[in-house]
Amino acid sequence: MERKPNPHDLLVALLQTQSAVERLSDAFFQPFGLTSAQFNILNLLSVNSGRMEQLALVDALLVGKSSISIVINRMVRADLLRREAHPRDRRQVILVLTPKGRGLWKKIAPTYEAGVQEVFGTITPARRQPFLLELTTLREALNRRLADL
Amino acid sequence: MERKPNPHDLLVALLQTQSAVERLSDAFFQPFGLTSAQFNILNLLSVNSGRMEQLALVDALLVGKSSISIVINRMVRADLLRREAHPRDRRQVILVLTPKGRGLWKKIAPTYEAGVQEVFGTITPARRQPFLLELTTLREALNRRLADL
DNA sequence: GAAGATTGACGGCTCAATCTTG
DNA sequence: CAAGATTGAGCCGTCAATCTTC
Repeated sequence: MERKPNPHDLLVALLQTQSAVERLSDAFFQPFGLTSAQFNILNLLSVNSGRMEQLALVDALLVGKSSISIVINRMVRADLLRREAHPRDRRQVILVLTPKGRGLWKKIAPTYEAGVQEVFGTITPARRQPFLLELTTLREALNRRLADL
Repeated sequence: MERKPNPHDLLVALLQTQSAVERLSDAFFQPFGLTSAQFNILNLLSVNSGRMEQLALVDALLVGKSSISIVINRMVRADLLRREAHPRDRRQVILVLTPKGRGLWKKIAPTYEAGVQEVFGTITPARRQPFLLELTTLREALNRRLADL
């Protein structure tokens, strides 16, 4: 006998799923000395030919300017990234992948992609579009509510 | 012309939705001087007649023992909770809601529930069961993968 | 003044180490 | 030795304040 799920059940399930994503990500990247935040930056830079404005990163990652700064400090210290001056606007910063950073990404990326396929491939192709739609619907409702708060 | 969503798209959508949940939660609780972690504890205690073993909280919140300790320190300092000795096992701690904690919960809970209904009510009743199922499927795949890592 | 970046303060999470109790 | 709780260190996120540059 299953109870009909109410809105609150959806919230709990969403939180628990996200918690599992974080746990797995952290455990996966840890042997490489990376965190998921750091890998996301490595990943974005790699698909952009290893060169990006820091501002573009902030937009893509939906994260505050402050967070990026500190994470990048650590990645620079680990010789994965390099900061360069912007040619036209001296306020901005260009981020450049170092050889070590690119090498690390090349080593991780295939396994990472395989893992994403394996886990999120459990949603059958027919259900992906509706599932995506529901997540988008929720996100819009959340942002709407956030706006008039 | 819409591209068929691949597994990676689902991951991105899930992360963005969770990010929106956190943003809204933080903004909602902030005027009450609470964080969402603190409200979740307040909430669990309230539905358990204001009295719980700390161990039960750790299990329910899927969080490490360390995290709870510090959050509870702050809530005790804010006079929302009280630590009591366990009658049978002196290693354990019992958490008890103070009058101030119960009062705060009574003030917040109705608005909170209304917000959850409004946001997660955007998923139509017919879609809730499948949506929940997909989240559960993902969570199991994530935990399976985490286990053999 | 506004925009981009950085730093500091604070909350929350993890893990490892420690302490007390069973 | 194992279990429950706590603390400390490290990472990430927020916001507010500051600095440089537009």
